[in-house]
Amino acid sequence: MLPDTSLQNHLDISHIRSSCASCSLRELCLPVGLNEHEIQVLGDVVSHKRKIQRGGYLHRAGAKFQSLFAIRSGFLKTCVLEQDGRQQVTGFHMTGELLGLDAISTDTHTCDAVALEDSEVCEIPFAKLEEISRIIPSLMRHFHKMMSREIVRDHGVMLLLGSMKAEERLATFLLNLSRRFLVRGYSESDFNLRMTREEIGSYLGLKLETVSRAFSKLQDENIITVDNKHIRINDIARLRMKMGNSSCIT
Amino acid sequence: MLPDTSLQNHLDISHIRSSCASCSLRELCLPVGLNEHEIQVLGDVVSHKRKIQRGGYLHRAGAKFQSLFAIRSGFLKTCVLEQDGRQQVTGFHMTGELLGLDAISTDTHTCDAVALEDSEVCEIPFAKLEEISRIIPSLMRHFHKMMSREIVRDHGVMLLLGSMKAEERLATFLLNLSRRFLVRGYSESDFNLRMTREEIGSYLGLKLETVSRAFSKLQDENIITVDNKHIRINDIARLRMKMGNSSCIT
DNA sequence: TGTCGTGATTGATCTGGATCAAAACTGACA
DNA sequence: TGTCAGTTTTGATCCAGATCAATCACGACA
Repeated sequence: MLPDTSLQNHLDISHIRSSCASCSLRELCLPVGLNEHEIQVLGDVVSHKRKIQRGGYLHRAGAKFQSLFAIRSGFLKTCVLEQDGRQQVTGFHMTGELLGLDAISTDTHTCDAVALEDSEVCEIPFAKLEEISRIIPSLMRHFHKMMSREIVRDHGVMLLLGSMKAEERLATFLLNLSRRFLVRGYSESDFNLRMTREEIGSYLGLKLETVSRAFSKLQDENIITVDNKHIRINDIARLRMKMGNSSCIT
Repeated sequence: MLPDTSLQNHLDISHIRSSCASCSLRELCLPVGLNEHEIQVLGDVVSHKRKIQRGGYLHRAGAKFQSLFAIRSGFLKTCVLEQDGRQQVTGFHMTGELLGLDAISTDTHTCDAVALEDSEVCEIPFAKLEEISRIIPSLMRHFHKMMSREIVRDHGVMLLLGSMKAEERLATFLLNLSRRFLVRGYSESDFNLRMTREEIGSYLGLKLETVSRAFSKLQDENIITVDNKHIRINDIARLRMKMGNSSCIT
């Protein structure tokens, strides 16, 4: 199913007046290793904030690409929608991560990006980013590393989808989430999932019932405690064992 | 969404006329849209050629990253190997494609690259590439598009691994190869595979026996003719049907 | 407060692909 | 020319996960 034409409105941010010059740039992924002046330059580029309500679209597949989006807060999924209505989730994304890298290749977004909770993003006009990255080599270098990291991440998911069993996949998924929460200052062992079992299943190449059973199995073994969307990891070491000895999904 | 979507553009460098330093630059993926002088500059960077014998390694996971590699001729696979011996082929690569993008993120190669036939690559020192891409914006732009294309390609593989049945996966794989051969001036319907059934299986998330059976099934239906590694596509339309839902084909 | 719709769990059954096994084929090389 | 190791095909069986189905839990809202 192709997106309708009205979706362009979703990218129209002209009505938004940013109140913050740099959109809390320091919280973003980009300015790593930049000096004050460089952050100032970058801040002039990343001037537009945008809020997306839970369930709202940041962009849809087929939309013209103009900007990358840095997530300031919230939680989003990216997915492709197939003709029969099924969706394949290609990733879950949280604060500090960069969305839209896939769209650079054809100047068209190749997936939908949907907020799984109220979210806020900073818009980064890509042409401007390329422009100033010529002036600030460390920014260019960092941007290249971020694109490369996305490739490495995808290879990890390919390994997971191509060779892991259901329980291994779920363990890997939970540990990945756990680590990302930890890095952001949240508990690594106690968190709420923002996505449904079906979305997890889509991401992991499993049916929702299989995901549910895998949760129950891990709970029966006292490795985790599941209460609907709330997860507590009781024994992270044993959860790592479940994953097998792989370091994939970064 | 299928891997290698806009390869046509990617390789259309017929408009370029240049005698380049040593490496037949016009065969490469990089110089798209550059003028004479720019190609000269790029040629100075891409000066080092390297041959790899069948079975030899271009690089191994863990090796220090210094250069990208543009394939001049031959055929390679990239794969990630886990401690337990679990292996996943992450891609097959042919003339004009760029290897090593995954290594930028950590300055370390994250996968092995192995020649499946005698191959020749041009080494592109990454630091120099970044340097001159500051001077040649169209080169930078093109490089970004290539990285993005790799991400799109990987998402296509994730979709395949996450939601397709064995026969659909093989059909998708054959059609992808077919198109890439066509773009390079070879027959789209008559070609030799360079990889084993096991390697195909690893790439497609299947066991080698399943791959073999899927080949036999397609042959029984007169869609293809299989003679060991030699493949002839007799009915490309029906092969496309086998691929199922076509929303992932561009 | 009750109703409705969505999401989650659990049980029963089915099946596509994995696994195990054997035979045939290929190509490299002595 | 024969040998041998690696590759491919095919058959028989098994099982992890899909599918089908029932029930439960919970939040939104009239």
